[in-house]
Amino acid sequence: MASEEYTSVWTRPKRGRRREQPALTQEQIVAEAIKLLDADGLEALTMRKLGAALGAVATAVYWHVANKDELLELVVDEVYGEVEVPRVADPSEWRPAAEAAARSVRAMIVRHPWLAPTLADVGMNYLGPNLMRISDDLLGTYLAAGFELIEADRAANTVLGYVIGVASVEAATVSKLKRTGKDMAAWQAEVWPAAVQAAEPYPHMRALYAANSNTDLEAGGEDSFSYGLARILDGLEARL
Amino acid sequence: MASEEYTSVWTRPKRGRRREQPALTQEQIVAEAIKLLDADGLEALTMRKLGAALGAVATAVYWHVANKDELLELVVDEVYGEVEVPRVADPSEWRPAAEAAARSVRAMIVRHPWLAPTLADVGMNYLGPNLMRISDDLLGTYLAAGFELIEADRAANTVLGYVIGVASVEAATVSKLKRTGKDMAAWQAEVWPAAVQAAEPYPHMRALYAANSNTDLEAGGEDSFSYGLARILDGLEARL
DNA sequence: CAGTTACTTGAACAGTGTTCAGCTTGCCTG
DNA sequence: CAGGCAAGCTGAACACTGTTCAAGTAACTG
Repeated sequence: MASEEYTSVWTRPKRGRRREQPALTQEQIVAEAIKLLDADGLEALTMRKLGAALGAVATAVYWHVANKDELLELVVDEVYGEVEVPRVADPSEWRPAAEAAARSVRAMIVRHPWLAPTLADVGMNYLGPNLMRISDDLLGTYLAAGFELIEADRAANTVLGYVIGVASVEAATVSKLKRTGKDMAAWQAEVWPAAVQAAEPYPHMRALYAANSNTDLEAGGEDSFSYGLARILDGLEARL
Repeated sequence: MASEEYTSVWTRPKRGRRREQPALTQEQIVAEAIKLLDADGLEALTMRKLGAALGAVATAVYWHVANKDELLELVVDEVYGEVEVPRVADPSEWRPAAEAAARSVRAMIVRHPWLAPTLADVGMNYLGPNLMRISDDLLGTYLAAGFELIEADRAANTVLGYVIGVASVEAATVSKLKRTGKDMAAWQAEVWPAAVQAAEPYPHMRALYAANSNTDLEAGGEDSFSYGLARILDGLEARL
């Protein structure tokens, strides 16, 4: 049939407010959803729990939000809002700015580890205002560095891709720890024997595990992230 | 209480086979699950549907697999098996080998777009044999390039992180297309107006969209991936 | 032949997202 | 000021989910 008009949360006109202060607002719902997600993870976000946390009933939420998917759209864009991309005044500052932006994205994902699977579900298809702003600022960073438009976009996406990939893997571990209530060291101690055993048939992995046997996974992750980010920025810088 | 023994699918001893050919086997279940996932996506994989597809009943699956999470562990490692990492005979060959491996991972993720959210859920915590083999081979590639152990690991993770990040975002789009049944061009045409409108307040994004208005998103993704991969390998190569 | 045990089934349970008819309650119009 | 309308909320209901468990079936072992 005739294809329906494409309309998303972002393009849809706001609901007219009749009451002075409706018991529930979309912002309030989004905020509470994030609180629940941060506290107990993705599968703990239930329409009923969300309603209850708001002092209402599950179905009340449906007045302000079409469905759970749309709620997640709003939630995702909301946490994008936490990302800070420094303005670059002088072209020479582009690299620290790019690095700071990358770290900001990584920190945001690790802070909200439920974001990783959601993001992978949804990609960059949301067009929310905060995502747009970040994209614009990032693009601006690489433009300021001296890349022309198309290449600046690719450069930005290279770094962003890296950050999302690495942070997603980290976030998965963070989620698991939160679920089980253990800290990194305890979990590492617990899994280590199984890991060593699994690595046994593979010489390089065996060597790696042997070398890493008493290092702190958390610090290692930090160093590893920094290393990769530095190499990527090296590779980009060489093009200037 | 005393912490339970850590045991995963991989370390658990295999079930002894009594019957000659039990109606269901774990391999069969995993294979069918992948078929369902590829056909209809992550949320279409239901224990009941899976059972039915195997000519049995949902609960029969539970004899061969502890629960759905464990099934997903097996499924994930199974598709890891599709990744090919070329052996590098001569150190000079490391770069094409690394590139081919990266492309193989990307292709695998795009082929199984449901993997992206699952992976983000689960990170690298699975220790399945295929993941181990890939990790070992990748590590071998960078060792052959001349990196020493720790740096080789970081180099491998840098590239892998990038590939996972970029491919996850791509996979999200692929999933969406599969769900809606449209092809890339149709969807692009449909969303374009909304995208342009969303970009309106952001000068760089506006420029980018204007420049990209009649390019093929699919080819663009390919080029963008190649660009980023090349830059990352540049950055790594400079360290040798 | 009997008994054990690998496997399969069906019923049941608690919980999920979502729909919908109906109830309040405040605002706007006449 | 009265009446109506619609924004906003509720409760019941539906179809579906993952998972448990007692009960069954059938093959191998002694």
